[in-house]
Amino acid sequence: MSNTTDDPKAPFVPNYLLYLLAAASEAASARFHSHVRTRGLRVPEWRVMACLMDTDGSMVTELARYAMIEQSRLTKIIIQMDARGLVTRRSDPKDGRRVRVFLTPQGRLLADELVADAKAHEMELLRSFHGGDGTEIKDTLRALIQHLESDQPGRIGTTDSPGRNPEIADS
Amino acid sequence: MSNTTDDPKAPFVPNYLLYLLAAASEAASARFHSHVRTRGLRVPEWRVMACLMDTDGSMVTELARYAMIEQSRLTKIIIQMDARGLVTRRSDPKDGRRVRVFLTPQGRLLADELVADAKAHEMELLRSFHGGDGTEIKDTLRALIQHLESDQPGRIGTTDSPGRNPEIADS
DNA sequence: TCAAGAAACATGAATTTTCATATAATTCTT
DNA sequence: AAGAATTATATGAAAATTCATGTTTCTTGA
Repeated sequence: MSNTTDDPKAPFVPNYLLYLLAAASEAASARFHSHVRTRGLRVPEWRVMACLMDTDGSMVTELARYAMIEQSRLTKIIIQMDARGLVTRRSDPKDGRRVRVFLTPQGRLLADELVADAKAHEMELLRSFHGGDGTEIKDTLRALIQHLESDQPGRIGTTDSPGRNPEIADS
Repeated sequence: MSNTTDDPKAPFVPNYLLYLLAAASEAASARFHSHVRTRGLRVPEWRVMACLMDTDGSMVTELARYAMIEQSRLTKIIIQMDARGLVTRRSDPKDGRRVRVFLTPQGRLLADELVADAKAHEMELLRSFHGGDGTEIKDTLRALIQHLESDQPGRIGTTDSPGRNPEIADS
């Protein structure tokens, strides 16, 4: 099952964890993402709106982390969304460097709809897939993310000491 | 845990399955992807090479599916990789429409290295995260992908019948 | 076997994304 | 309090991606 076996016949990609994660994300998202485009948004824009539903008025950098979008890209996306009347930007009175981003009433209307659709889609997905509420897989993914974001050190591909003795990090 | 609860206080994004999948994929891949760039490849190029290690000589369309890259984009990537001497393109003698893509010796050298690195990274990841070989999470992801790719019908956001009785698909 | 249709790639223009860096505002240091 | 360092965002040019469509090569059916 794992790629650790050195069976030279076995294909690599279909059992590679990073592939499985990417493919699962893609496959699970495809349908909803096309729904999002139907409603006139691109996926990153939808992500911004969903994040703002949670943290309206957050600054660009925060939003970038939350929505997993690189900062300068996010700036450009936000400018477009501002022009379309979906969000507003106001510089923070306490710290003039910061730009705080808010949903407009119109933006919130659309976001409300899409979040409802997202929840419905998620429920349908979990029901049709596993019958449960996804607690298990969600817990697993959350744990994986947390473990990875508390970044453990270590280089890759330094073939210097194949059998080296790595320091145990946390966990 | 699930987003099905309508607690208006609870944030949406951090418990949303599609977010968790995307974030897990990102977080798990970040380190290795930056290693890939270190070796002079962009991520899609690495994906192409990894796929070719499994299915050398596959046609563009096959490769596009396997590597999860849209066809016209893949064509352009392959042309660049050809120019760099990483792959070769030969039109299929049996069917002149098809272009078959092969790793060059040089390409294979790099791919061998990176696949080894990928396997090492994967092992390290699974070991440090869960202690096991990832059979469980991999099985889950595979099942999810398979379930999703056997595309079940159904629209999203048609708020016409909130409590409708959906046909049970397979599973 | 010929025309219509389909399949496999390629291409071009518009748009996005990336990367490095500029600009502006705040905080820290001494 | 002045200058240095840091933080937050914006910007511009190069590169990549998307989308629709073009071209070529097969396939099919009358």
